[in-house]
Amino acid sequence: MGRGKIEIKRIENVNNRVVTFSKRRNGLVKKAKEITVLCDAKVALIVFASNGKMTDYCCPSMDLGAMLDQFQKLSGKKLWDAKHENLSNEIDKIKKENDSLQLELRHLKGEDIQSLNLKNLMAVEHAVEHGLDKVRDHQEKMMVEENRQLSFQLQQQEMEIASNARGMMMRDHDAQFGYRVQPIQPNLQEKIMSLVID
Amino acid sequence: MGRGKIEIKRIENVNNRVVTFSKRRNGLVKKAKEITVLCDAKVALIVFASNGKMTDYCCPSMDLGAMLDQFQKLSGKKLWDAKHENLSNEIDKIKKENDSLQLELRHLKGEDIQSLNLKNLMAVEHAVEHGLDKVRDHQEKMMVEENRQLSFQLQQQEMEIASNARGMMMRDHDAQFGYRVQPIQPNLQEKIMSLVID
DNA sequence: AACTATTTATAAGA
DNA sequence: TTCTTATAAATAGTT
Repeated sequence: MGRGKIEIKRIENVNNRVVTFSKRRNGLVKKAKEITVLCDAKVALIVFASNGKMTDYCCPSMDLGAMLDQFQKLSGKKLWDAKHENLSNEIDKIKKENDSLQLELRHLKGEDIQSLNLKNLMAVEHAVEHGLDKVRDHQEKMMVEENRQLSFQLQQQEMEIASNARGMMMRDHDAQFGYRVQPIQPNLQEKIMSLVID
Repeated sequence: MGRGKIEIKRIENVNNRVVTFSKRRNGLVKKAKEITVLCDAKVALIVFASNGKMTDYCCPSMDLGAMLDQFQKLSGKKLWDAKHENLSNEIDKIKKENDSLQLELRHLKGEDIQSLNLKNLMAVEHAVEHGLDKVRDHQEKMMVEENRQLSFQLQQQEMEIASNARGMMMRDHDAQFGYRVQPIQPNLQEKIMSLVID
């Protein structure tokens, strides 16, 4: 369809090829638009030139994503489902891991232990006993440390109070300014209370 | 391009529309193939008729998946990346859940407890103590039940042996057949052993 | 599904 | 690239 008939085979002359590409690509897109309008069709078209430049057309009534979903459904070919599958498999794997962790956790808390046999039950007991020992051990260390801190702070306070008292005796006029001891750790009382309550 | 010129607007006559669709769809695919060959172009084309029937063409030099990857790169539009993101987010979420389960589990086993404060540590202790109680409780019940079973089976065996002994005395010729007591529970010994070992 | 009068697309040239 | 134009190709309406 032009001044001369051409064979449908690669155009060797680069210039001709590029020009022909440009003309025909426009024609192709035009035809795609026309059939969309004339016949209520849905068309998606992607064209890459040999230099990599892209042109695309998608009918206005359906977006490319939806068209490709439909394409996969009807053709059975997988475009991105394969990639999805990998992720889905990973999710399944992790979920299973999760479930088994939850079960183990429940066992350690003494729940759902009907399903355990005697041997497993004993293993759980040992695990829990061992854990408890370690927790108590650690707790004790923390208590000791806490006590050490408290004693230190108490001593500090006593020393301050004593020195203030001495000051007051020596310079009585200081008393008219609201002179107060500033605790080093303001929440000390709270901490002690929580120890008592817990 | 035909007997008469037509406006580019929806063809109202259904028959005409369907026929025109068929002709133009063929033309479109033909043109797509031609530009592919003539100009070294990459073309992907998907057409849905209004009745839902699909036709597609993809150049032989690149598969549709690759073309769409390229499309996403060049256009910046996301086709399946959005779905990917959802799945990836879910994976992240589950992994975090997993991590926190693992940590809780380690805490119950008395591991990694340096990071716990006193209050949390006590909570862990209570949880573990409670769990241990429950495990021991359940264990005891199982033991009792096991014992009940064992006693019963023992009694049964004794009775059988006694009755065999009586039979042998009464009918001496029975002894020439390898007459043996068949234990009701063949792994009884094993169970007892495992109790002793554990 | 063919036919064919016309319209449309486009190859080559400028 | 764009315009021109002769010609090939596509196709609308008909059979």
